[in-house]
Amino acid sequence: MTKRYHHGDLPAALLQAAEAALDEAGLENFSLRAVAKRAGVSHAAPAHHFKDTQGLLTALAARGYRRFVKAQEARQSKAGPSPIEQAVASGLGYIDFAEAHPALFRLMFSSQKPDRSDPDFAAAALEAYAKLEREAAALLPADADASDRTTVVMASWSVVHGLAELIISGRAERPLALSLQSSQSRDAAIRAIILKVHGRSDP
Amino acid sequence: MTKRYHHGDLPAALLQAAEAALDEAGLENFSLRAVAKRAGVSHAAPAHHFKDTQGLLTALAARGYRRFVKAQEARQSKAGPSPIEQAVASGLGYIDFAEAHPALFRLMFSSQKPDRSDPDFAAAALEAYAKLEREAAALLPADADASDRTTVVMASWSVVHGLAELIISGRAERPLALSLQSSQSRDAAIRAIILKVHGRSDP
DNA sequence: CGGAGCATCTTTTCACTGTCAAGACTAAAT
DNA sequence: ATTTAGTCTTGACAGTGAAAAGATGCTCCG
Repeated sequence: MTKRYHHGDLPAALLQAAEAALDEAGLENFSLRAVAKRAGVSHAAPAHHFKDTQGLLTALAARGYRRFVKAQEARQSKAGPSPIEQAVASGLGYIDFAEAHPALFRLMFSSQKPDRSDPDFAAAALEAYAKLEREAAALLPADADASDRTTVVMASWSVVHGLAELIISGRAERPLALSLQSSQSRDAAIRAIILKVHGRSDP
Repeated sequence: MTKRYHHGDLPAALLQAAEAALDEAGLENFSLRAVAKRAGVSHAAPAHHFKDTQGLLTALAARGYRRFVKAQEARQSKAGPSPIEQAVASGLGYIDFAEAHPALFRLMFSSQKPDRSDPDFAAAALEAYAKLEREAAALLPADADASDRTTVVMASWSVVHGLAELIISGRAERPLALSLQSSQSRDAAIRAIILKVHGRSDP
């Protein structure tokens, strides 16, 4: 990979650099110029591939949603086939992703920076939501009415999302002390919290 | 209120201006210079009262936590005395606050900007958490073991917090359409979601 | 084979940001 | 009344994102 004037695949390199910068510096210290420098390119180069900072972050978030879904699927493939086990596994994957990439997670869910009307972003986000909705619906009888369905969807989503936010902001550390636990007891603690919302106890 | 060299109570004016700026521009577009201008003061004036931007935002967040608790109490005073009714009312107040001041809410919970080791901030945040913990504990028999207690605390907190985040980021709009509902049916929808986590159905 | 055209990248510039240092002003204390 | 301390302003600096204009090299058409 010699150093030529034309980079070769700058968009990909920028996305990679941006994600690394996000991981290291956090969303609130994100700098387009730092990303360009990291990719070994001038500070105005990104504009030709992603119109502006928002464009780059939007692309990054869309990419994030796809990996986010994969993190959930990774957990689900190791879990039992029942709807409740699948829902718990999905939640664990949700939280795995948030912990592994907190800044990216915040970019995807808590930030105003990405352009949500971007087709790629919207499609990726919608797919993640549709998956969640399917899994929640599977917990109910097929003839459940729409309002019950909505309640279950939002309750499932809210616990998992809220727990993810509380964990990555460090607020769950005092009560749960997740960082001190083995991954098994960590999973068990999260599992118990998720199960609460489905009116079930432990196993 | 004549225009003199010494402002009189600049710290208070800055906090007020900062909150207004936060409401209008959002956390991600927050500018210290804009706040100074809004307060009718030079751009370096804030530094004498709040060391830097972080200092101002930390003070603002601490103040936010106190108003946050009041928003919860306002709901609770109108609710029945049972632990479950109090918990639901507390959650409704939590979400009221988030909807009324989304940027401040994000500053308090999802931002790295405030200095959490600041005594004032830490005290205000801890008080809000202690309140939540008390309310969750009241839902359990007095002899419940510690791990059950933790699970209930985190489950209650997570649903409410997650729902608040999803609402202010606009993600709950498609499923819930809160903005189209009357405040009564809105409250009922939120109530149903919160009750889910306590294994209870409607009233 | 050789330009012409074009996408890619760089350089320069601008307005804006937060922070720091130095100075101007005022109030309170001696 | 004069010092002293606190409050605010001014001016400077390095950093930011964006826009415009220039340099470079790839590609394709003759």
